[in-house]
Amino acid sequence: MSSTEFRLATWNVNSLKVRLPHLTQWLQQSDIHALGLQETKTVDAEFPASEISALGLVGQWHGQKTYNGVALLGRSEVSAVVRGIPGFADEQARVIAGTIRGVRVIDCYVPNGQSVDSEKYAYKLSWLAALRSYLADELARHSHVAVIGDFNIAPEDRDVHDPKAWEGQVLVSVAEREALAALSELGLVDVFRRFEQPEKSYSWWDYRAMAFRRKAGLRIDLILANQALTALCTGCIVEVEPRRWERPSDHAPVVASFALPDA
DNA sequence: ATGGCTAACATGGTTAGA
Repeated sequence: MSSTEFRLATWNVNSLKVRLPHLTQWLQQSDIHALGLQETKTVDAEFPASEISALGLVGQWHGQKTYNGVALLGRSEVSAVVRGIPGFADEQARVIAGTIRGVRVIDCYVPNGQSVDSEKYAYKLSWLAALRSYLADELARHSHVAVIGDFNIAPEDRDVHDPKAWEGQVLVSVAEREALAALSELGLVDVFRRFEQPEKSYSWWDYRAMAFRRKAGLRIDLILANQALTALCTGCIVEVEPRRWERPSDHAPVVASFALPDA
């Protein structure tokens, strides 16, 4: 049976308006079929729809003023779009799901949590619990599922440049790692770790203190796939290059490739 | 060393990120 390559990406752009040139340049040099964005930071009425269209992408978005905001884009139709987590009242625009080339893609911007003793951390944990039950439903409904985005959780110590310094902090704390493990228990696989990777592979580096140059980062941007889709995965990498450019996002894009059987 | 930098909103300084 013949197959076609499907390259799926996630990128926290930290303001789509500021990062449109970066997205444009990156898409020109990368062969991307579907893309989830986070932190678009724009209301839907001001989403740069014509610019996105000029890049050969269609899709849907779910934004709000100032903060958060997600978009799900593809070279071919994005259908059956759902915004937010159904049944979970959330003023923050953090999730958009849709079907592209037969793959159900759920694009997430998980709350940061600020610090483990804050209300925002409690919100993060309740948000992750709601996401888990949503994903259980989605996994029951769709044969091929990808959950992508900025998870704001570094799964393991090898995903943290200085695990000792970060121990117990938000993004690595036990409770949120358990919440991420609960997604794995649904059968979702962090496909990045299915392949050999360079040492110190991260997807986010602080703007401050030359963190990028010092390779002082975290891997918090993930592509999770269910078993059926994982079986079709042929690779996953962090595309570090855009983090080197002028005025970059603090996150780099992550790309996974899949050999999808032809219809 | 609890800062360092960036973006939105606003137009000086706060909120938020991670």
